[in-house]
Amino acid sequence: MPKAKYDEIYMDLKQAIEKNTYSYGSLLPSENTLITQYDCSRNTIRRALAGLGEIGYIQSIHGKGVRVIFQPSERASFTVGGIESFRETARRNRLNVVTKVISFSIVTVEAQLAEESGFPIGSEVYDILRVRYLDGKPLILDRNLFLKAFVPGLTAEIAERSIYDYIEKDLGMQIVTSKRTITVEHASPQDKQFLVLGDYNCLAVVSGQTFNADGVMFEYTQSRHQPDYFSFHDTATRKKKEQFYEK
Amino acid sequence: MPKAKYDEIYMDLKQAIEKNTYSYGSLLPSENTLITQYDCSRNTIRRALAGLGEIGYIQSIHGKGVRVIFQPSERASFTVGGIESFRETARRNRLNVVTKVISFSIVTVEAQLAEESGFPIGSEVYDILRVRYLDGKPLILDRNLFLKAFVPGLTAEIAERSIYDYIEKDLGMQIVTSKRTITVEHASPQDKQFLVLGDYNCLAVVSGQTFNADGVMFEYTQSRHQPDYFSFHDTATRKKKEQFYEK
DNA sequence: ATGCCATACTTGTTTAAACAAGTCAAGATC
DNA sequence: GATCTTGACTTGTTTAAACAAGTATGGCAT
Repeated sequence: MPKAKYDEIYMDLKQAIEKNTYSYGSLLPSENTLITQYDCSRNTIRRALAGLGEIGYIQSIHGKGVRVIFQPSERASFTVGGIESFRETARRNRLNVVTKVISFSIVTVEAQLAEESGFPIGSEVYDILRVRYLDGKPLILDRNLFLKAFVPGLTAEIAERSIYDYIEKDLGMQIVTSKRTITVEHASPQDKQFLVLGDYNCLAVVSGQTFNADGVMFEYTQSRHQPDYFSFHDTATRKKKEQFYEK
Repeated sequence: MPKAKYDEIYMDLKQAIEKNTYSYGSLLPSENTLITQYDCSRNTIRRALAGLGEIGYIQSIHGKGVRVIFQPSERASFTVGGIESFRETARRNRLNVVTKVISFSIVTVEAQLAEESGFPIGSEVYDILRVRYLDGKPLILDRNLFLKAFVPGLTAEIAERSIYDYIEKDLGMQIVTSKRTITVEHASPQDKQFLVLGDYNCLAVVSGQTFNADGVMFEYTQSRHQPDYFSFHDTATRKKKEQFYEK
């Protein structure tokens, strides 16, 4: 799968860290050692290491070495982090998953929706409402808006399976960047109608935009999660500070 | 503040994008153009661009150019994203902030706490419980555990101001990496005692570990947020997929 | 023993060059 | 007109080299 050399090294080191070959708190072999080990240039090693730093596996210490800061987590299993589809997450956790389409329509984006979604006014979009069941329990209420021009031929049947499979495999479009916002909101009547919330009166809401390989935003999604099955992970470095716009 | 050349270019381009000099959907000048513009090598430009990609400002398209995908957000104001202290966030939003220390003690980490926090068993830690007020409203209940050996001389008085200021300015320790998990939990009796939750019966919980420049985890924090004032932002690229351990 | 310092490590930054590979439009060919 | 080719762009990957700067460890002088 990985074709770039730095990606192979990245994957290899990542596995080694996960398998505890390089354990938490210890230092990786020095860059020079890795250069001879992988027979490559220093830049290539450093690129692989940069990737591991981004996902919170390592942290380099100037003049000293590169420390492993990855700890295998026991809970951290069900996650909406990364760009991972619901199906992928479910499969990873060996869960039975069913998706039911509540409504499927085509709408034209007006001012308010444009503000909320980031789509330009007047765009034609598919508007899809779905409920996701895990092991029979309705846990997630999804509203997806897809730019019609970019996802032609989308049907309710496809939406019952995996829209992402359709987009990536059938349409050959690649998903690259995804921006998300997490909030906690009161449960709406619609939430209560379609989800089993138990005694929660609120839920976790993940709103996000998805961009394809051309840098075009073609999807806006709002996922409303039953709290028990929601967990989101993130790793930040000082670098990322102030990544959001200050008015 | 930025000393590295790639960081200057990064900051400069970032500002230009925020100021709409390069607008959403358009292409940046090509790498070669930027090279002459900034009088530097291609590597340096690419490093700056990589940084902008990480924070979701741009997305490069092979053979074509680099597209701007940053959209100024109107809401996205109060945020716990990035490594940003509560005070920084409050200042950014021009809010009045007060912190009240509920309890301040020193404990030895036993098995269960070790599991939860990631501290080794037997460590001595400060255990601090605080309530954060925004404009007079008690909105966040914070529990901080600090490795005593790394934050010597911490007092309740310091905790009422800013612990991070103390750590960074007085102790000269630099905070580098931070890992967080977001969940939604039922409000505990303690939550109800110290926070004003209105008719919410649950809250947003951010649990996180913080690492210093030596790659040592010296803090574990759990922040329990009143839902109205909680919003978390994230940008993911396909690269980051599977960043979490699969058992 | 204590402190200083040279030195041999480590990672951090920057430049330069070469080639691969994707995109696009103009021009040649059918 | 439709299609193919070419060439001039673009970004993607990799190597090489040099110097800066932080860390640790030894030995030397005090």
